Amino acid sequence: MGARSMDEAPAGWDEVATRLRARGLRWTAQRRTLVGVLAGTSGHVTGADLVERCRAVDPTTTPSTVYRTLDVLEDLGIVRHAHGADGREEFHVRPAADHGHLRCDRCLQVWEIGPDEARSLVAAIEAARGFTVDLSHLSISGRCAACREASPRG
Amino acid sequence: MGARSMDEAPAGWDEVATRLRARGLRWTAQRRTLVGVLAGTSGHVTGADLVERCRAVDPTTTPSTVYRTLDVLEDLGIVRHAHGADGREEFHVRPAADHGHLRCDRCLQVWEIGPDEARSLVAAIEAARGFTVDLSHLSISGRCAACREASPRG
DNA sequence: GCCCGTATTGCAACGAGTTGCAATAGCATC
DNA sequence: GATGCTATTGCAACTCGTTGCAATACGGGC
Repeated sequence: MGARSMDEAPAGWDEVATRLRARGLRWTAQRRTLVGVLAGTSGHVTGADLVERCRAVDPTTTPSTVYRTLDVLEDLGIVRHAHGADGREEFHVRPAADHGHLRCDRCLQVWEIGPDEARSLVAAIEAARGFTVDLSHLSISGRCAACREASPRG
Repeated sequence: MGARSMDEAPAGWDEVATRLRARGLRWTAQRRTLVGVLAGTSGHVTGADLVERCRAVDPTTTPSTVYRTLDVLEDLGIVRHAHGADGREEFHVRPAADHGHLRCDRCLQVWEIGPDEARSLVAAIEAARGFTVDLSHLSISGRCAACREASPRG
């Protein structure tokens, strides 16, 4: 792994323990493992992925514990999750800004959609329905430019 | 149930058999059951829902067969599926027009988003990235107006 | 009306994720 | 440092959905 380059942990993974305790929650070995894994993760991961990575650190890791802890961390705003095109859970770690995802059905590549890009949609729906869009849970499927050209109707 | 009011079966469920055979596919008892169930269904259903309804008609129904048949029917454009907020599969039958869904995290109600409402988003993404959005697979989460008022930050 | 290629089925095992419950272990307090 | 409340864990069983494989049966051709 080499020296971790301290890619500006968004708000300090060390605070997590404190924030948990402040809520009357507990800082356990299992949570330490998961938070450690998350701190070394960037971008998007599936739940199963995280379970596996935790197992690499601590082979006794149990799925239910990981998923339950992820719930707690989501409450704290430390991770967010959405569902991929296949419905599988997909977590992203401490997004700097809220963002959604754009996924090509064909090449399976994923891009992020920033607030500005989604603004028109968000605004339209807010105006028409008074509905507040949760951008971080938004996942849009379709066909990217490259794949469209490659197979216009495949 | 009363008399079914013939709510204009979108293009004729009777054609399904023909369209399957035209592709070299087969019209089996199991498919007849599922198509029958779909014909009597409107709006959105989960996969598990459909399995259950098929079982009501034919108790020997097997999940794998239902899901595989749904795949085939989706190829034919007869059903579409997206994933709910919990990632569960959600089918909708023969939509008159492509539409996405808007779901409130809190009250779990669902609304449809028509092409016009989504147009601004679709256009923005198409313009910026050349990405074609699959509206029928779009599922947006957030908080509806009523729930926002009821609990501003809950 | 029978034959045969192959699409389809049912089974069984699997993967992702969730949940109820009894046992364990944080951590605040004394 | 010991105590007690209760958050958390691990287990086992469950749900939804998918997949490989051998057996079945659809339906076009004779």
